[in-house]
Amino acid sequence: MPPLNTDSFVKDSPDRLLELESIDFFVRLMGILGLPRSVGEIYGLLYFSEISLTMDVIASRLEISIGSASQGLRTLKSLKAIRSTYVPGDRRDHYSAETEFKRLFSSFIKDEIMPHLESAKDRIHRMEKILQQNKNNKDFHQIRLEKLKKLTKTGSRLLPALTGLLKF
Amino acid sequence: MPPLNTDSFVKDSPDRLLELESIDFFVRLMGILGLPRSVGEIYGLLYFSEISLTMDVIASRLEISIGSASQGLRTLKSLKAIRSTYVPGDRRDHYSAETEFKRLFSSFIKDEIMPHLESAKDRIHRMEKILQQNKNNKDFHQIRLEKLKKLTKTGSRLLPALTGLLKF
DNA sequence: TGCAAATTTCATTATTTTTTGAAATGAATG
DNA sequence: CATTCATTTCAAAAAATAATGAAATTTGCA
Repeated sequence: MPPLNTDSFVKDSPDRLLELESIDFFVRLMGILGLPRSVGEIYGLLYFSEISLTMDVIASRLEISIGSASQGLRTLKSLKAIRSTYVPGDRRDHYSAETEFKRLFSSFIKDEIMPHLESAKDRIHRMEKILQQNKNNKDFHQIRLEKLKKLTKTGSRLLPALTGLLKF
Repeated sequence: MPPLNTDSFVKDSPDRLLELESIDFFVRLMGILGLPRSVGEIYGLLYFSEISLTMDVIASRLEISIGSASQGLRTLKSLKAIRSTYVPGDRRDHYSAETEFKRLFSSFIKDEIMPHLESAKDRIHRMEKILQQNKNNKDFHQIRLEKLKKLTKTGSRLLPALTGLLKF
């Protein structure tokens, strides 16, 4: 006998169509953020699911491996894009989507972008040193370096502030 | 006899070190934007070059193929991140970096992000239709869809406005 | 504690993306 | 207008990234 889904689920039902659109939506959104398809699939599924879902249900509903599911859930947890909720009498973790996108974006900026800006600062320090030690110091280089500095500074201020503008 | 570079270029000279840092800087920046390494390399090279460079010089200086160079230059042109300048007596194109990052970012948002937001709008229309036609219309779905709508709307307003905040 | 279910890890495989380079095309010069 | 130099195109190769699945680990329960 084939395994049964815990909840009845009709192929091509309106609910299923909405779910598919949701998955597709977030696959593309996560794609823009450079995150793998599986991450978008999982989030899209959870976002339109009224009940929280376990990893095995997620994997089988999306037809992805449990390895992918595990990795994707980890990524989403680290972005604070999902939450695991306790369900009495079931020892599996139950996941649901954190629907405050604000949190997702701010984690993304903090985890994925800011580290780059930090290392950019180091690089600029190195470049300034090279330029100072160089006898035939070119104005051209000074000006370019100054622009890079301004770019990273603006980025470091603007990006974290950005999430404050989001109200959802 | 090996081919000579048109300009003398000392390995490990301060200028070369700065150039390498610039290339590395932009490889990473373009990486964040999802653009290939070669695009970052080319822009980084041009950004710290006092003179404009031809495609063949770019390819040989970066040790990339002319195919890559051609593709990368095309991408950078479409982002308005570089400019080609006329040099009398030379039939090759000469490229230099557009140093107004503002322009690069606004082209990027226009070309790479906004189309996604457009298609997201279509998707949301589809989802609204499904929801309307569905008899046992769930509040839960309404609420989720409303949030998606707000997200795309905020994105469509915020992202183009963003470039206005950049002053470099 | 010992067992079984749930989850994670990670080497391997599959997929996607990028680069290469040679052929085709385009453009300027004599 | 033919030739040569410059650039683009694109099929194939290489590299990077993501997914798989089985073994290892962890976890909760009896």
